[in-house]
Amino acid sequence: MSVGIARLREEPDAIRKGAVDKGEDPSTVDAALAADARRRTLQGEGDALRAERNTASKSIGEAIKAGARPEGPEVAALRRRSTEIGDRLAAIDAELAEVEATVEDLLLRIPNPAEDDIPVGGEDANVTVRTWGEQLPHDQPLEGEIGADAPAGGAVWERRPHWEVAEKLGMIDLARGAKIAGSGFPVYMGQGSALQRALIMWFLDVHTRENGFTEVWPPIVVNQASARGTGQIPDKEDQMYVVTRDDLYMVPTAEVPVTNLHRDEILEASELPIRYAAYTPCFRREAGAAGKDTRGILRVHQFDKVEMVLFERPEASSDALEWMTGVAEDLLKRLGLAYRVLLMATKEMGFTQARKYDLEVWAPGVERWLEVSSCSNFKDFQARRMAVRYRPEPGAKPELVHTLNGSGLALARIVAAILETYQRPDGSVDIPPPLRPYMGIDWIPAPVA
RNA sequence: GGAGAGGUCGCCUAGUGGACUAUGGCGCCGCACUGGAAAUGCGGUUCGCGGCAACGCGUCGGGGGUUCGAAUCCCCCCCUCUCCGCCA
Repeated sequence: MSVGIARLREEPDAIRKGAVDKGEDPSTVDAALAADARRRTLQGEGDALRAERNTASKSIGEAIKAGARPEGPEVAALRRRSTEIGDRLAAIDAELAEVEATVEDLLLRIPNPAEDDIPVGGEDANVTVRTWGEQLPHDQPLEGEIGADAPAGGAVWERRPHWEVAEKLGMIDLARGAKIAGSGFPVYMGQGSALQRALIMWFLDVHTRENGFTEVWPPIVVNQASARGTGQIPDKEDQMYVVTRDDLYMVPTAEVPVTNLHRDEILEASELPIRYAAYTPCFRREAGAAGKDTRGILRVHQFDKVEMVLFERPEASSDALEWMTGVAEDLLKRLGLAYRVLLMATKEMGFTQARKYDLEVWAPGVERWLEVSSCSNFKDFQARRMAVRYRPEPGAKPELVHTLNGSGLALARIVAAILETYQRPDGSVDIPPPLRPYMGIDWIPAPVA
């Protein structure tokens, strides 16, 4: 269902290695193969019995039509034969259903193997592909600092973390967010809210006007089939908020509803590539991360994100990933935020991806790199789960498409990076140039008090 | 939430228990005709699973059931449309 039983049969070693490299249990591969072999045997037996029963049933119809009495002994004998086949069939079908469920369940738990050139290992194995921009220092002398009103005289200016900047300017209220929803649900107010809105609009405008994306405004809850399609179930089920009463899941990213747009569809080659850009709030329980990044808005349960989703022909997906990563990088350049691009190692890249780049911006206030985008190629992995196919040529057999997605970009951490990068010694904050038309102001003045 | 009408292989459509491959049309693919095209004619055209193959099996919104046999009869669910109620 995910890796594909055909590939599993052809190259079990590669799939096993892929699982090991990602830190998953490779024994599912052998279990799946064994169950699949049993499945095929049972299907063969079942099909043969069904074929027998079909001919038997037909002969009943023909006998009656030829003049035999429907209640006569001749027809009764034929009926007994057919019933007997049906009984045997029921036993086989019962086992078959069980085995099929086993195969499907096992296949859903086999991860997508990383591409061959992906470094094997954990965080230490990630490769920094490139960096851009000046990595601002946390402390710097006030001389030569931006702003004519900067006080002179050897003093050192210390960049403040974003939560301090935002709180002083009335942009973010974490305490009240905790009161009305819980910890990790920030409230954006005043220019904080306006900044969110400006970022969302600018991102979407760049994608639709410059990069050929179609804008999508999807539901922010999805059903089980959709959550399974993109691989959130069963792999990341405990990270999602669930609306149990209606059996719905709050989306952890727009990837889920948008990629599922074409679930169970056969696309024409002429429609590809399909490029969608969608803004949604994103909901994540962050189970297992309690106590991590508790200050500020670096790790929250609800944040906002514009997501890019691509449907590509298989031969085009590798180039498309590089292109899409470039689109996200361009946004960071125009925002004037220093960043680096990481090629993620096998254990860092998650269950469904074949290749993943993370974009991290430098936040001089907290002196950390913050992940603001993740651009991935899933190849045919999600497409198989969702049955998204295309016809390479008119009239040709359908083949699986390749799907990709990337953040463009995730807001909460971008806001943090902007506040820490663009703050000035007097407590005011400059607005990055691309956002000024959307905000209607060039900078946010320091608080009067 | 209540009442009713529907859901057939890309689109439209026939089909109320057994007929060979589930009709027919449009579209699409191939061939013929043509200098090339249009028009026309002939053939093909759901999707999936198993099989080296011949071929077999499944698939009529989804899931159960009745029957020797279900697109067709029964039950549950989903979706669409109409009306009523409620409502941003």
